[in-house]
Amino acid sequence: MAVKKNLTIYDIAKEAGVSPATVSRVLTGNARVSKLKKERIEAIIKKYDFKPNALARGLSETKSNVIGMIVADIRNPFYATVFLECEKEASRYGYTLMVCNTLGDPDLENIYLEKMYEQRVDAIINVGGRVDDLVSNTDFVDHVNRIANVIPVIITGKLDGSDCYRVNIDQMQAMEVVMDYIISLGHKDIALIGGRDNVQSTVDKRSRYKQLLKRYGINVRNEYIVEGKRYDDDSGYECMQKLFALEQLPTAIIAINDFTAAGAMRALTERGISVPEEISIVSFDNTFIAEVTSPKLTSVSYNYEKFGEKIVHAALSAIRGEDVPRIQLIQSELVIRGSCAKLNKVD
Amino acid sequence: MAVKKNLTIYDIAKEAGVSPATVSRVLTGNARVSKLKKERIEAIIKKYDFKPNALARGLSETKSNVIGMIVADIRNPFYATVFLECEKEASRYGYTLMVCNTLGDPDLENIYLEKMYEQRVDAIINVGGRVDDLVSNTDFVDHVNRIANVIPVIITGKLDGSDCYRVNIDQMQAMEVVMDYIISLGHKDIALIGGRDNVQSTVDKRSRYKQLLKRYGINVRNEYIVEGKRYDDDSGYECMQKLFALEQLPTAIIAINDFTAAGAMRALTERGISVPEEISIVSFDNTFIAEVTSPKLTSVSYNYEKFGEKIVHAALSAIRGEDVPRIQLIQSELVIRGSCAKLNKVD
DNA sequence: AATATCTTTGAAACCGATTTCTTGGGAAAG
DNA sequence: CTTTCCCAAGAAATCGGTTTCAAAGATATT
Repeated sequence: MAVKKNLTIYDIAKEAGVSPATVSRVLTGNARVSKLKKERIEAIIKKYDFKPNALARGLSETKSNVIGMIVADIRNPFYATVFLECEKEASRYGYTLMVCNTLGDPDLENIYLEKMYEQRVDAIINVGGRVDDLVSNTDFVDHVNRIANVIPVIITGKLDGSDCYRVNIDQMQAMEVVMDYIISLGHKDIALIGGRDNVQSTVDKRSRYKQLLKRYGINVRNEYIVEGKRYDDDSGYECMQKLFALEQLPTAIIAINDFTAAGAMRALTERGISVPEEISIVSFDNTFIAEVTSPKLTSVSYNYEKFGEKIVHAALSAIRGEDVPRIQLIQSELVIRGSCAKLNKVD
Repeated sequence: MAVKKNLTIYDIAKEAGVSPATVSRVLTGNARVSKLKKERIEAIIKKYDFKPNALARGLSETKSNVIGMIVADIRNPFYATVFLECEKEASRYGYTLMVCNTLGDPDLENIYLEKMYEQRVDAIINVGGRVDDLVSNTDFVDHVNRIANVIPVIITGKLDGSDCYRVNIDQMQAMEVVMDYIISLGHKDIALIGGRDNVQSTVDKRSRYKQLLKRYGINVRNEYIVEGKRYDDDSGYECMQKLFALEQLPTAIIAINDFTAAGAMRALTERGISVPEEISIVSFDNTFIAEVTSPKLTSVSYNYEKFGEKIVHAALSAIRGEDVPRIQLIQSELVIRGSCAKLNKVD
């Protein structure tokens, strides 16, 4: 009835009058056991609510059924959503997730990598952090590779020279979705705010932004590309101050993520500029922040479900030793809410 | 130099010309080893970047150095913050966290509880979910107790009749902080929106709200207490519609959490009612949602750092078999931002 | 120099599962 | 009725650590 302390297959075996090996066979289903004994053993397992010790099993099978996940900051809804989707998928295959937050500390990233290895996780998923950095740190790459050599490592960034599997958001396509939409609304004066120069995803977005403007025959104005210090709302607010200092305000703003957009909206509200009537805003990530602003934000969704699926499937296939594509891309789509409007001014 | 596959203490021992026992002694530091051998062994460990197999160690020590955490939804910034603070504290003591999301599914809660036990985590932290429910489900309590009997379980809710350790937010005090503030600004017509009837924390807040109104000699108006279906922004929006239907709008609104407040603000913005000039809003949780609205939200902060500390310390003490208080309370303080103003209307 | 005490270290048991190897019994084949 | 084959199930090895126990060596005591 009650879980007793330290019940083992030996106890079960004794009570069933069989050997521990037979109990193990019932547990794993890896070998045939006579119906009679099988039922007797199962009844006893149920009676005591016996659960085999995963440590012992892991030691014996040299496999823990745990996947490690290293994220920059789980409070960031982007990471939280990716994590959740990974968990959903992983649990379908009997895996549990172990999580560590690096909080942007490169040393912690190394330490947690070691820790995951020590825990003998079956795979490591690394989302955000240094794997996103453009400046490829050779030491870090070496360190990751030493581990990727033993345990499959899946990253969502780039990390040149690493032996990791990559599942990446197709930033080019994501930006295209945004630009097509905003331009279809008649906008030509479009700013791109937020993001740092040394982050791969930001650099990709910027380059596609310029490329698409050209394709549409619109002049690229460098003062409309505003760098942000971080990826939070205050950075968005600061970016807007820079735009306010210009002679001509853009009619549409693309924010690097929802946080940045929210900060931008706050700056606009303070100035009495209304969204979307006077200025339109789109952003990336489609986190719940996009639901929480007034008006709600139109934002690019990365299809998190598929993102999580691909990440976990890459991990599982790699664990099984199957061939896994080194790079996979995720396509995005726009979720239209209330922050964009048709341009009706005529200049 | 490189992590080699499946290096064990036996390999280290062989290369150092000692027995595995001696290597183990160096690793654990639990026994004296001569300086000469110690240094030789340490050099070899470093050379190969050897990390002992945590599964084997765990099996041997019957202790995994892993703490399991069950939350309702890690995307909710409240849970994410609690988790992060727990992780910070736990990692100081060499513990790693394993996380599962129940997404409000009671069956999953049971399954994950079992899974954690199977993984032989050293303690389980359960935040949100059924441990917060007022309707005490005897089956669930039994199930939790069966596990709490073997592994310490720490919950942030109530769960009558359970053998768990409780670390709770002092909802009474939290509400008092809010009410004192809002009343000091001159408000008398104060609504309390959001939250469900069967959630402990909500019920506590409501009862304190009424109590405090009486203490200040203000009439309790039942139409100012609006229940929300969920704890999200849309619920906040719906609550506001109910208030709009009343003859007299309140001058201040207390929202059950930041999400609800954000939804309420959206409803107000749509109606052209300005915050805080025409109506003030306060809320609970002080998540980053409070930073992301325009204006930023004044919100009650639960001192998450201390919250995480107390939870983890309770877990660690219980693991060590020390005496742990069955209930501990967390005190809150108000973080004042821009969503409240003095009442200057005279009726 | 002989005895007592303290350190250091290895051998072996143990943690709790899985799995290989082996054997005994029953069914099928000759 | 014997021989062959298959299947169920136990004994024992294994996974990789920690720890107890005992022995050997070094140091201190008389």
